[in-house]
Amino acid sequence: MGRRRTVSAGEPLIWEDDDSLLVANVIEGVLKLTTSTADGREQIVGVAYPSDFIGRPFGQTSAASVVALTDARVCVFARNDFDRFAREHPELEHKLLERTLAELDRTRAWMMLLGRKSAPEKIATFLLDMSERLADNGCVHQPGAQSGPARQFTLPFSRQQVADLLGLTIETVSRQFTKLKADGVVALPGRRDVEILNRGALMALAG
Amino acid sequence: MGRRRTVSAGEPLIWEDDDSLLVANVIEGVLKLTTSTADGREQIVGVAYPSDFIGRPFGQTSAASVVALTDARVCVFARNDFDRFAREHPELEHKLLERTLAELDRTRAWMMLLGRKSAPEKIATFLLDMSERLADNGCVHQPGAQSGPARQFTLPFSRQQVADLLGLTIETVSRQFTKLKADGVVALPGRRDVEILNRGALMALAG
DNA sequence: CGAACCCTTGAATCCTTTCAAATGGTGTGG
DNA sequence: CCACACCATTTGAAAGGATTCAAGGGTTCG
Repeated sequence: MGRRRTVSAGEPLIWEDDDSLLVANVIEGVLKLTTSTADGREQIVGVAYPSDFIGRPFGQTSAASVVALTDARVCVFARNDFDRFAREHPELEHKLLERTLAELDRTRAWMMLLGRKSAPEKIATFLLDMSERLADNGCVHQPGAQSGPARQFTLPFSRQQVADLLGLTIETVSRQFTKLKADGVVALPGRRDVEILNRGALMALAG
Repeated sequence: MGRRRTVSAGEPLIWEDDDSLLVANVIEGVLKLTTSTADGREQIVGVAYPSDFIGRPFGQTSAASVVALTDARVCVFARNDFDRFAREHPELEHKLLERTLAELDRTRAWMMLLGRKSAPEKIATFLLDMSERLADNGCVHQPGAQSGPARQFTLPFSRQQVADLLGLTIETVSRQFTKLKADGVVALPGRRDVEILNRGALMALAG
């Protein structure tokens, strides 16, 4: 019933305010969910990792655009078909409900960050969050036994995308990264590579 | 199975990070969902109106506190009982799923506001949002036939709560209200009363 | 090798916050 | 019924943090 599809980095899968025609499961890769204002400001409102569900079932339009951050593979379904199928399979709806509730919790925690945290706090919170999210998905560069938070990882985001996630400008993000490096809290081996040198300091900064 | 309960204005119903012991339906009144930082900053992450569902089913802890903004009546259920009951009634789970998806959409739209909008834009967006939300709930002071957005209404929030909703300080909120009044966009008959004089201007300001 | 792009850095500006004080409305008690 | 105290809100001035505008590296890819 579902159709496999690849989406290359930067390519859109769903457009904001479009008719909600399809839903999908992420098999591999990372995608961003965004909303935009008329004048082009963008806010990333969610990030989808492997096994995450994307799209808007039971609704006419989707409230966010979905764009691949990395090359990705997804399993897409026509929304109509999915809706019908879901209503006939309570187990599936229950799974979806649990996921949606968890996503809502995450989203609300992010609202705290957007509304009340300073730039340094946002960056620190972001790095700790990535360190945990990426550890669960084999995106980590450090093949370790247990899957605690990753000490070293590669961000699936450009600086601009980090800014769009945190509600900052690219310049502020860059400056905060530079400061954390200068203070010896993190190392930045590559543009998108992060190594946490002092997790305690980062947690203290996260507010 | 559910027990009716009244919650007076300012009284908490659920504590952040507490074990999720109960869920509830709002019968009457308005409640806020909040998260806080260790140092006391607060962010309102949701507002529950009559017929809204609150609490965290299928989870061990609730991510937000719930506090009544006005005197309220709710119908509470033990989470355990509710979880069991829901799993046996797919129709209920479906309803809950639809509501949760809608709430997630609203929450994501609010992230745009928190992350990317200026203070004037936040206030304008807020007033338009209230004008629509309150119209649906008989909270309106203007007994009209059709239920379009309300022209006049009473906020269920203090200035500080508006600030906590928009990610601003109370002083900034006050100044923006004053400016809107001075510009003739709104009238402020009472502390919590708003009358929209120029909806078009408000929409232009909302960004 | 050059061009394009992304990221970093610098300086000035602006918006929001912070700190402080005044105002106004409310409720109480004399 | 009026005086007073209390609390929310408003207003002012100063400070600060993030943005804006501008320029300068550094990578990557044709």
